[in-house]
Amino acid sequence: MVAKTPASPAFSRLLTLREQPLTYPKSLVELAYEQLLSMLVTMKIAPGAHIGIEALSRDLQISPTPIREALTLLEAQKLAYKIPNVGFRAADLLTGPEIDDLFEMRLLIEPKAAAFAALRSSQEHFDALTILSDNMARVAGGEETDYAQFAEGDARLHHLVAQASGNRFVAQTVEGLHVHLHIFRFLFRTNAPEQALQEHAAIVRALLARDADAAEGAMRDHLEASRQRMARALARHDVATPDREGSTPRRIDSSERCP
Amino acid sequence: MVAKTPASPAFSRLLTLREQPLTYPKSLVELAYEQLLSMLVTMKIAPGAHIGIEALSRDLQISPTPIREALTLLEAQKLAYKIPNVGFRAADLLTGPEIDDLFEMRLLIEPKAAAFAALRSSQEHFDALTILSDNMARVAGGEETDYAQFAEGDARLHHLVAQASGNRFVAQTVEGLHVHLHIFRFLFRTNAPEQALQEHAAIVRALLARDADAAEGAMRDHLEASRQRMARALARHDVATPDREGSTPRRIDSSERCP
DNA sequence: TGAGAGGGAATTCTATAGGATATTGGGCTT
DNA sequence: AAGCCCAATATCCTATAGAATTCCCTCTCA
Repeated sequence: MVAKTPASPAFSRLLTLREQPLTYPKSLVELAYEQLLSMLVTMKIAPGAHIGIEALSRDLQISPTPIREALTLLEAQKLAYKIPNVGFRAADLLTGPEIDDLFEMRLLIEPKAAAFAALRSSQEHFDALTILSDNMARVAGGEETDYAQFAEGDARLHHLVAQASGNRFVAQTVEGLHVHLHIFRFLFRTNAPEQALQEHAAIVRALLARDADAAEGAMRDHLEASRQRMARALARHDVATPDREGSTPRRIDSSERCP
Repeated sequence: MVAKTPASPAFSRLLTLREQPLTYPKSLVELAYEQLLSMLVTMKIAPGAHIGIEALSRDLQISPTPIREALTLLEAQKLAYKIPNVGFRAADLLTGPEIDDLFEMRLLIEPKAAAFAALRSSQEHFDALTILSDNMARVAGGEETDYAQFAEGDARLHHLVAQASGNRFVAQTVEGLHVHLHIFRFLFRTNAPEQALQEHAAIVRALLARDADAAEGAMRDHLEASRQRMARALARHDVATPDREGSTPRRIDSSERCP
């Protein structure tokens, strides 16, 4: 192998003396994980595409071992899957029915989570919730709405509510489910900020009033509205790029490589 | 290193020519994972205990790399957690309130999953369900009930119902939740087989009749009964081994090693 | 006598190399 | 001409070794 760049050895020494002594120099696994996740969410790696380890190793300047571990982590989140002795592939794009299942699942959990949160949440969670809600309103109020930022805020809000429920398993699951939506949000710039914003406000209002029923209802309404928006976006997309498979959104098979 | 045993190099050659050509020779990661999981469930590794990689490497005759990967997988399931540059530890034993949260979560999902299954399940899943149910009845009918086997059957039944719901996310989550109960079931030989068996039968009956409401109710009853049995067992355990922390089951801190 | 700093051992983390496996292209047979 | 078999290449999987970090014990000093 040629000496491309000194790469990594002994570079962590530099990271140790940066602004935050409490923030650990992220392990290479974490770095690789973040990069990978970002690539997956922004579709720099296409769904279903083969993820070559050594190619990534070159691109990220990280040896294969940490990359392997990061991919294992992603596999556990169902964002990638592994075929033994063949390699890793990015998870397939969710089909229409699967999106529906996802919302069905969310409807089972999140409304009740909101109800629990209304009853049991700590003040800290409420504070974080109001701050986040205000920030999102400000972002959406601006002329040029940053969709990515809004999507991130939406994810954080739902996760916060789940955390506020005080049930660790609920929070865990909600977080896990949300990741899958990221990819779709990148594809379809849906989730009309104004509407979603109002729905969010209704949820937060009910929570702060500690009205469990109202919170449950508001969350349910939000999810169902969101589901319909997603369904409409999917339908539009199908019309825009019709495929011979019928109405299910195309499976990007793509034997193409990542970079 | 001394030549303890030839260990792994070139042993896979032998495995290739065994009975099932379709069954791949399990990768070392899978082997390590299974061993680890077994050790955790049977508490050969105590909750909270430090898991030394190189110690395991010696015991399992597997090099550290695959073990690392298996531990990463377990970490994703929340059965272990990692402290960077320090190592992996087995997850702490669930506290009383956490057990309650777990059942709360299951009650959100599984009854509806049963209802969905009643409406949408394939015949294959129903067949598997009836077979499993019969087998469990036979096992429990025997004089010496094998608790471990019964617990395994219970887990499989719940997972099957979740799968039969046709919602991949539901199935995924239910499976993930069940793992945590395994450890408890090993501790407290609860889940009175006779009662649980009747409750299971009620669920299966409702499913086969494709009666969604009945299935939902039967599952809810089963879970609530199970929750109460678990609570009683926990209370007994607290009385038996009282600790100064109050009524929450003791956290086994244990800096002890695994083997 | 107790507290804090320094050094050493143990362990984790990353990199690299070798062996094993699947895939692709060419040649041969039917 | 089509299908099958075989070899070469690329990739993955595992093992081993070196670098970095943490923990613990000891020594020193107030």
